[in-house]
Amino acid sequence: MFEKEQQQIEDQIRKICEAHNYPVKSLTWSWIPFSGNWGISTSFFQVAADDARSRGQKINVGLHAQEIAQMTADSLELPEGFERAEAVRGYLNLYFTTRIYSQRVIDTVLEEKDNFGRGQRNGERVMVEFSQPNTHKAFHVGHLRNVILGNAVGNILDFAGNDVIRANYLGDIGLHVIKWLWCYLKYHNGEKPEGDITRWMGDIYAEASRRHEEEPEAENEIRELFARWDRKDPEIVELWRVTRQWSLDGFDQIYKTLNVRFDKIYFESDVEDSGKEIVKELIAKGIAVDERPENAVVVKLDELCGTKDKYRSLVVLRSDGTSLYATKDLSLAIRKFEEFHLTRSIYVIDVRQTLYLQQIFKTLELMGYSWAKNCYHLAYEIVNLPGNVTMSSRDGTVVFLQDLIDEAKSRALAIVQEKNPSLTDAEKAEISEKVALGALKYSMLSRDNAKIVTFDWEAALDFNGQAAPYIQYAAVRANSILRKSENGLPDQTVLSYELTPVEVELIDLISRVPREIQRSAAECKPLFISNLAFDLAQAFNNFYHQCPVLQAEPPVRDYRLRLAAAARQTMINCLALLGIDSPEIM
RNA sequence: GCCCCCAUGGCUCAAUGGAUAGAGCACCGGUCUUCUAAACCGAUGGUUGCAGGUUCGAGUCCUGCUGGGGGCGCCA
Repeated sequence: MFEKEQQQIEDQIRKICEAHNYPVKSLTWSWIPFSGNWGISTSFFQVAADDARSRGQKINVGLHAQEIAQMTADSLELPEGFERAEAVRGYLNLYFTTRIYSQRVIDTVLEEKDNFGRGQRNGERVMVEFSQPNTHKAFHVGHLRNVILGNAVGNILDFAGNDVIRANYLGDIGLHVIKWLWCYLKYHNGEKPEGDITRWMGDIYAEASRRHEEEPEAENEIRELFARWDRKDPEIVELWRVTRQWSLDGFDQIYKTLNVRFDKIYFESDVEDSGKEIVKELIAKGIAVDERPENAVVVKLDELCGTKDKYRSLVVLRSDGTSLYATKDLSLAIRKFEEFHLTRSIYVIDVRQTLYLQQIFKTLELMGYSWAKNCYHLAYEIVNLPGNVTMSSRDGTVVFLQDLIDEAKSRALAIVQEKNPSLTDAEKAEISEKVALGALKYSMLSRDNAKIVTFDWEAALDFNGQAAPYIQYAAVRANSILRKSENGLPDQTVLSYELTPVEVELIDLISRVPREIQRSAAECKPLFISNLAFDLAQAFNNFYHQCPVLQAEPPVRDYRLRLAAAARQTMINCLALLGIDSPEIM
């Protein structure tokens, strides 16, 4: 929020240093640690070390950096809004005039409201593909991380200034679907799903897997069904169409519950034929080798790239001519760029597919698509069960998403009941839903993408400590103060008292939000936002505890009311980026 | 065999190459007549897996090692 002033000072520092023959390569700005003092900081160690090297002298870099910092502090002309410059152990700390900047921060938040922290449009069009569930299968907790992460990254990229297209890619064909259809026709023909559709679909899939292994005749029957599918037997195609829709309706229920939406839906069945055409092209161009009928159609990437054991080989078509995941993914990638003229294409897919995606991107590059380098695999680690057991719908080692959500809601409801028994049932239901989903989402987003999540009922349902309910509660407390303010929110006020350290810290944190959003977008890490949201809530709780608002003298009261409103807005904005709703009361 | 990821208090995790490595759980002890105690305060707890290296400066970057997980031609 202080970029202009920062740039102005940076220019000055360069001039001052260069006048003394200290070339400045780059300056990095950071926050001053230790709350109570508010401002920005940079250091001169690099400048000092460079200087020593250029003169071939061995000196104490720390001391020299301090000299330069001191010299800079002495000759710097501070712009308005800065109170003092201080050289400390090689650092140059520039302290804000709290009166001016705290007001700027609070006014900006209250003026921009939901848009506080939003970046300038940068003209980049980014597709984020996420979720990618298979139809005719269950949706379990292992799938949750992908949806929550993809959704948050989509929100954050959009807010940071990109034009975001949220895409979903549904696995609506393949052996798993045929197996499902087989089981349905044989044991459930005519039945229709009720209630939790996805659960119902998943149960039949699990049953199909079990029967496939138990029943000797299953293999042949399934193969026969696959053949009917391949020759587009109208009865089978129709059944596929109808049952697929059930899955889609079920997914819609889930996405609605999670409050996730998509701009574009792709189906595997849509890119199968075009994928086969691309394989022909690959063969014609000499990129893929057709080894049929003995072997498959393969892109020997290491041979083509002159690498060894780096890209390995990518099989793009089965020896019997049927398509593979890769067949379709090549086609899909091209379609995305042609349809939307993307700047970037992000794939939110778990880390186990890293090599595979590198192969896809490399193959596209070999085909001559210059945009291939703008494809990015956003890899995240999977969610395991305790004991490092990976969830598998086949083995039945899954925690159903709906079960988790239901359990979370009922626990949240019990707590609302206890804390706030006078609320109406509708209010309690709304609060427990927001709290429960918030907690689940936050637990997925508050750890690094590269870290494995071990699912544990108690941990997933822990509403205490660093968790969404803590942040939601802080926002609710702010709300509560504002609601009780008789004259509503005061207009712009001038600071007429000495801010306490907790107030300064809170304002400081609020001011960091726009920059953290940019950083979070640049690295596709919602974690930065979830950390900051928690820090904000913690700072707000300190403020709440130490600084009376409604009881304070009018000038203090008015200022604090606006600060509380700004803090509330900022926390709500951060949670919204994570896909988490904030209740009004709880 | 080759490649990728992870390793930080008892547990789960943070930490733009930068100032004294921070939280949360758990445990112990305090705070409600005062804007909602889903909160706050205090105490305990660290040679950042090991060994080198780069750097003025390394939890962070590089190399090697150990331990754990994952991936490597017809699954998705």
